[in-house]
Amino acid sequence: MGRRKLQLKRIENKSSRQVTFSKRRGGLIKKARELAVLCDIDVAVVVFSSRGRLYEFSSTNSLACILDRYQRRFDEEAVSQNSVNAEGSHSKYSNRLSHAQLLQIVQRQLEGPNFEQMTVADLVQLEKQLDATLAQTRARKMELMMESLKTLQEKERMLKEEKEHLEKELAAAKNGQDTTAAMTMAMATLPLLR
Amino acid sequence: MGRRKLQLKRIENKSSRQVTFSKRRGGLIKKARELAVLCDIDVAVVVFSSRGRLYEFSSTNSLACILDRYQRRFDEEAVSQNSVNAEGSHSKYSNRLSHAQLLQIVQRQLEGPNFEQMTVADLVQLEKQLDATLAQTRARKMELMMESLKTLQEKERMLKEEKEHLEKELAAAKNGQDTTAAMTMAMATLPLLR
DNA sequence: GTGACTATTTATAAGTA
DNA sequence: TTACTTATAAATAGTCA
Repeated sequence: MGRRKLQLKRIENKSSRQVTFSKRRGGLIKKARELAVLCDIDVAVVVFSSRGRLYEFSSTNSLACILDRYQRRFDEEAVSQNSVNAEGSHSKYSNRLSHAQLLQIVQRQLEGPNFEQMTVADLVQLEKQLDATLAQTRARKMELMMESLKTLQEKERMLKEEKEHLEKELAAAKNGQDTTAAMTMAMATLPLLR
Repeated sequence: MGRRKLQLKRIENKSSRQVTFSKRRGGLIKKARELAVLCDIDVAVVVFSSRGRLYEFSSTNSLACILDRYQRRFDEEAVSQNSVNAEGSHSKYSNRLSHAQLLQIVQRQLEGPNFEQMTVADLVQLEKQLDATLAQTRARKMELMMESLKTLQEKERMLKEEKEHLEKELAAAKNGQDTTAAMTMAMATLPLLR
């Protein structure tokens, strides 16, 4: 949909790829929002730009928490597969080494020319750093998931309240219907209605 | 884009909401794929239907793996959170060393008389074991929390359904009340009742 | 890296089978 | 349900500022 039809393949021109990225990213997120609203469901979209920037949309808070983990690069898989090479300095945890980075360092030391100089103390140091980093990661993960759980529990509580209220209203309304039935019978006995 | 313009709000008619969901879900995922290909980037889309079903698109394998965890049932072998540390020969991971055990070994090696004999390779081996153990623990924790989230989402879904049902019933009952009112008026006009 | 401006292509709401 | 069809609304490619 544009002045001409596009082939479904990487746009080679860099600047028009950038423009298309910006436009379509907006379009995608708009559509995600519409889908969520129109159909009353939960939708999440995650977009990584080529320079590692993250754009996301999420129709619910709990999903937002879950998806935030992608950005924070806390997921082990994401860390080992994507961000070791990237600089990832936009994270407030950038001063810590990632798990994967530590492993890489160990690996390099093993294969390097001077691995004989690597002392046990050095490695223990690495080990400790690794441990601290992982503890941090686990703690943050925990925090995020606890947040999610809280949100969901709150939702559940409110829905239950709503349900109770509706049930009361319904009971009251049903009484009204009984009256109707009684009246119908009463009227049937009236000669004028025959 | 259709025969007429839609308001951006929940579609009340259930069947057309369902149809719209199906169509727009497809459209959203198609657009996500196009964006990923045209701009050569990573995109992920997650959609929860109102009945808790999950639809997802991911341009990369790693994200797909992460998202798959939401959907997957974890009713395989139940590995308790503690079994890694426990002597536990009942776990299939019992041959792995615990994190604490590994640290202890490293510590002992450091303080021991023959720590000079501890090679880098040995430590890397320990490092790897440690890594595997921690990964296992994290994965299991994740599984358990995801299960909780899933359960809560399911609960939410069912409560929503119940609520809708109650609302319908209530509406019907209210109609009944209108009938009552009409009858009351009708009876008031009958001479015999005076 | 945006913000308009259109000519076109796409997506899709209703309708139909 | 599920699948087509079609009239219309939306998105957007190319372009300039």
